[in-house]
Order: sequence, then C-alpha cells, then structure tokens
Amino acid sequence: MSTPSISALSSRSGVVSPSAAASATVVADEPGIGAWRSFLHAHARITRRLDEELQAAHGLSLAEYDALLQIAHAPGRRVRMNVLAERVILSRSGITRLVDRLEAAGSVERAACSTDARGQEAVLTKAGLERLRAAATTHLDGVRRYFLDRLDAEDLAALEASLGRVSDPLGPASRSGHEGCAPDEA
Amino acid sequence: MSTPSISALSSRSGVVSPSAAASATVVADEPGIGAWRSFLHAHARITRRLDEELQAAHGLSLAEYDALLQIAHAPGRRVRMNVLAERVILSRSGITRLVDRLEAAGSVERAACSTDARGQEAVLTKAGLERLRAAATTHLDGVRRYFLDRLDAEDLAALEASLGRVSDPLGPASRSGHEGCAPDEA
DNA sequence: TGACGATCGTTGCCTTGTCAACAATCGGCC
DNA sequence: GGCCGATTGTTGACAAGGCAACGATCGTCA
Repeated sequence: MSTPSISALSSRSGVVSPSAAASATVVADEPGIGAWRSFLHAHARITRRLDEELQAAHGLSLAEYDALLQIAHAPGRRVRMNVLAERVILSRSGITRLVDRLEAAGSVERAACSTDARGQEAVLTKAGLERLRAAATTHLDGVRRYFLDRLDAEDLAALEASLGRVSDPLGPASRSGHEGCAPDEA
Repeated sequence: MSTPSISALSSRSGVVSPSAAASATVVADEPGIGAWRSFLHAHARITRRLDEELQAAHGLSLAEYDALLQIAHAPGRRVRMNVLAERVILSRSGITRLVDRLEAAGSVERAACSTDARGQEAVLTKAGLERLRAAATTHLDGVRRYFLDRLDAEDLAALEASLGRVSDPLGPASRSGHEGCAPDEA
C-alpha cells in the first residue's frame, strides 16, 4: 500500500551559484513550477498519511476504500469490473486483484453479468457496506484534518475549479457513461 | 513505474435516491469534498501521463528523474542517501534501490561520506547530468502542457499558497536542514 | 449463418517500493 | 576510555500494480 511517492520534479533556480565551477545551470526554471511542486508534495504527504490511518484502523488501502465506495454508490451496489477499474484508475488486472482481496475479506462478491456473458460484477456485501461505513469516518476525518480544515471555502472553490480544469480532457481520453448490467435494485 | 493510482475517495450525496430501498445513506457528504476529488483525480491523470512520457523518451521514471534533479541541485552534485530519500519521499530501502538503478545506468556513482563512515553519497556523473538535461526538456514540456498552460498566474499563485499550507507541518514531521558531507565543490 | 476483429476478465512475469532485521558506526554519558 | 542507544545503508521477504497474452464472448458484416 502506501503512496508511491512520485515526489517533486523541478528546479529552483537556473544558476546554482556564481561561484559554482563548471556547468552550473541544470534546468531552466519557470514561473508556476512552485505550484507544481506544492501540488506533488501535498499529494504525497497527505495520501501517505491517509493510507496509513486507514490501514491501521480498518486494514484497507486507499484504493480498496475507493473501490468499496464506488461500488456502494452504484445502483444496486454492483459495478462491472470494467467500469470499476476506470473509476478507481487501475488497470484491469489491477482491479481483478483488488477485488480478489476484497472478496477474500468478505467485503465483496463476484456475480456474472446478466447481459454480457463475458462480464463480471463486483457486488458489495452487507459486511462490506459495514466496513465501508466504519472506514469512512476514519477517512473523512483525515481528509478534514489534512486538507479541508486548512483551507477556507474560497480556497476550496478555487482549487476545485483549477484542478478540475487541469484534469479534464488531458489529451486522447476515453469516457464511457455506462454503469453495470442490472438496471437497478428493488 | 506509473502512478499508483490512489484515486478518489469520497462520496457524492448522502442519500442515493429516495426510492432506493434499505440503507440508502452510504457516507455523509461534505462541502469541499469536490475539491479533494479534483485534487486526487488531477494528480493521478497528470503524473501517469508525465511518467509515461519520461519513460518512453528517456527510460526514466518520475522518481528517478526527481532523484537526479535533487542530486544535481545539491552543492557538489552529491547528496547523502539519507536526505535524498527524504527529498524524493521514499523509504531508505527505496532510495537504495533507486540509486542502484541509476548507478547501473551510469547516471550516478556512490561515494563514501568523508565525515561519517556510515554514510554514502550519491554523486551525479557527467552522463547523469546529460541525461537529466535531456529528460528535463521532456518533463517540463509535459508539466506545461498538462498543468501550467491550463492555469493563469492567479490560479497558480492561489494553488501554491493553498497547497503549501496544506502540506506544511502535517502533524509530527521532522525536518533537517543538512545537505551532504562535502562542504562544496571546487 | 459464419468469420473476424474488438472487448472482457484473468493469469504469469516483472518492476517498484515497503517493512523488518542486520552490521557498522556515531554520539553522549558514566 | 568504554558502554549503549540511535542512526545509516543494505538486504530478504513481501505486497501491489502494470504489461502481454490467453480463452471466452460480443457485434458486425458478408
């Protein structure tokens, strides 16, 4: 588990020091790089913390928590592996294995998809829902402490707008609007 | 390589639908969660893209790039493993292995630390510097395309301020101000 | 109806990074 | 000076996730 780090990646100043010998310039700097570094740093620190807390308190990684949440939100509390992978931002094999774990833990069950014989759905169990509920308090508490509480409403609005703009199309991105197989739950 | 996903993690609405049967409420929602989700999403998308590009063009992961950059910025182009780990946000073992790779590629060399017999330093080689320079153009170009160009100066300033505030102390964080062993390069 | 490319979920193999344990060394305190 | 806890870098064992390949199925088009 844990966050993969990624970390920062840019420069500070074009020239290290006037006295530094040979080739002093490493990488040209640029306005805005500071924001980028803050972005990476904040992400690395916060997600690491959140993951630790979630793991310690409920034995869930952030990705697993997210998967449970996505399933819980879907109509019928079931989602095709397919779309789950997309939402949690994992490869198909990654989702297969993540669901394996959740299934082994009894939080999720697999079910054949009624309209597509190739398909599998991940269905949230009662135990899974319970686990998610418990984990949510821990998680949301962390998000508040590390993120929300440090920003006022204005900051949050600005952040959401900026970051939303940043991640929107991002090149040749595919987007499907489907959900699962079952139309809905009774 | 690639980004570890992490993904989003919160809720949309407290109640799924008035018609949804049994326990409809999954997780309580909260103002600001939208910003948080944007944050995670933007990070996942962008770093994945940047990592792919860097990997394809120069065979470097984002973490490796960052490590090279950190070393290049240090006085003498050398850094203690110790502090390098801290800056790249990796565990000590993680840094050992990352430097192993860079060393195998000829981008870095290990050297004993003059003032602490336990210590090792990662020293940037000429080839490493060259590689970093080449990679930097690719990388900075990506950062611009995916991040900087989508935000105006005001957004960037706001982002930097907000995110900086968010990642600052973050609880019991240690901070050392050291650099390496050698005072500086001739 | 049958053939053919596309899609779905899974699996084997690989890479990356973590944790725990280790030997070597440091630093302080007696 | 010598002991003892703390720190440093490395290693072994492991978890997580990606890619490529697979068998099964779908959808389309002839």
